[in-house]
Amino acid sequence: MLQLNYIRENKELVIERLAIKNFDASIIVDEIIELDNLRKSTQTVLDNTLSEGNKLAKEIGKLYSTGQREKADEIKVQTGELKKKAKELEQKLNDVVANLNEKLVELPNIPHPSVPKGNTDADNELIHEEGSMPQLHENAIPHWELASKYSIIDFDLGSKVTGAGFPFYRGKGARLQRALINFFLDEALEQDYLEYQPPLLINADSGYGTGQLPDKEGQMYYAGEDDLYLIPTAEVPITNIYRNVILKEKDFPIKNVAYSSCFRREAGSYGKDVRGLNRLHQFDKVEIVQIQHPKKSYETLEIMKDQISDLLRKLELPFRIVRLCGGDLSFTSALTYDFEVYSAAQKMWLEVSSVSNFENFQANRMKLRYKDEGGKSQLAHTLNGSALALPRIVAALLENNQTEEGISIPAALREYTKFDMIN
RNA sequence: GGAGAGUUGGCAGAGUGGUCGAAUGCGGUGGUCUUGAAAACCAUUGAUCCUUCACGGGAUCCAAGGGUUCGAAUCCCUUAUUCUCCGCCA
Repeated sequence: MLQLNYIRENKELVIERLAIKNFDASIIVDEIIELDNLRKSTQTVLDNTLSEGNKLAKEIGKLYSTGQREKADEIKVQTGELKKKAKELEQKLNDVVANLNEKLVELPNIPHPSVPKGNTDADNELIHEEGSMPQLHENAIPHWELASKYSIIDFDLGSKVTGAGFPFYRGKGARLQRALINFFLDEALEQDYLEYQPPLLINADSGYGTGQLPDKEGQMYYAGEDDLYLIPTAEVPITNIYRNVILKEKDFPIKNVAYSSCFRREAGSYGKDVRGLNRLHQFDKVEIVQIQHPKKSYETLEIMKDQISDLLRKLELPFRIVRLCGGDLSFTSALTYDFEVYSAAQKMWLEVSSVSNFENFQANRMKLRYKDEGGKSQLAHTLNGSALALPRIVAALLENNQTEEGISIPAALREYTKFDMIN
């Protein structure tokens, strides 16, 4: 969330910038500042009341130890009243703080100056495109047909056992998954990331820390009996490692990578673009997360962008990079690059990765800080990106590499798959 | 799942109702000494919030939340979590 002081000092700017995200903050910002004023004044009165009570309590202690019982009892009457008053003030303060917090978590992150205006993905800014479009043979078919032709992914079986969007991968399909995961992890290790295997369920505090709660509550699977959420991305557990942590400047950059299954309810997204692997409830992803010094986070974002580009290059997939417009930018992000791979049989671009700088938005929620040179606590910056998400990569690989003889595996992957063709 | 014992500052660890934000050790930082380093010695060393131009003053925090009390790290309740034993189990 945004820092209170920042909102106070840059009220007009906040309103103006959030408008790029199509968020009208004009009313809520005033409410927030007003609540904060109330919070301050209430705390001042409460502190003074408690201070007085503390003084009297000490006096009573002294009087008891010197045997002046009666005098002590007189003072007790006063402390009783102070106590009552303090309790009321405390209640009020709690209410105000809760109210304030409720409003604060509703404010999205402020977009970076480079973020273009716009409402939908049509307004995203194309910043890079590379790779040659595959020329498919006449009988080329989309990946869901290839999947059943070669018996490598079974969507119907998934529906039987679980439900739509939970496919089985089988034979070379399963081995291709495993190969991609290992390939992505190894590539990240080459770049000095530390590998983690995170829990797949998280508590509500973690959900708030990275911003899935309360914004995306309905998009996560929820295990009610234990009050836990299935992770929509490894970003959540991996970033929350640093919740309530104070780092040292020399700790930067922190570079973590994790493979995990991801679970998304995708409530409300029906109709087109959900066939086959295009949109699943459970999918696999390798995620890279960095914690960085505020001054270096945008430099780091570019590096992460290059790393992801390199993966797609090695997989020989034609791809393009877009800078998300305000309307397409997520609640928590300040700047996001989306990577899209061309899926030749579907004749469309599929999003395979998002890499984002959250600046201190998540860090503020998580209280993720570092000590600066002057010994003061400052909020760190968090970044993450998919490197990469499997299903659409698999879709593109199957479609783009199909031949009359079968589907050929790109050279970089063969040492992982240990086969060259799916046939 | 059952029984018992824990949870204190970066770490280890004392503290069982007032003088405790908390002994001591280690670690960190600064300094003395040294050609330099180590050792030794000296000093310093938590977070958040309110208030103040500033110096400073104040409040809160001993797993989390609630309670008892004039006063709680210390007593009571709830929850989380760790360890040991038993049970179950991949």
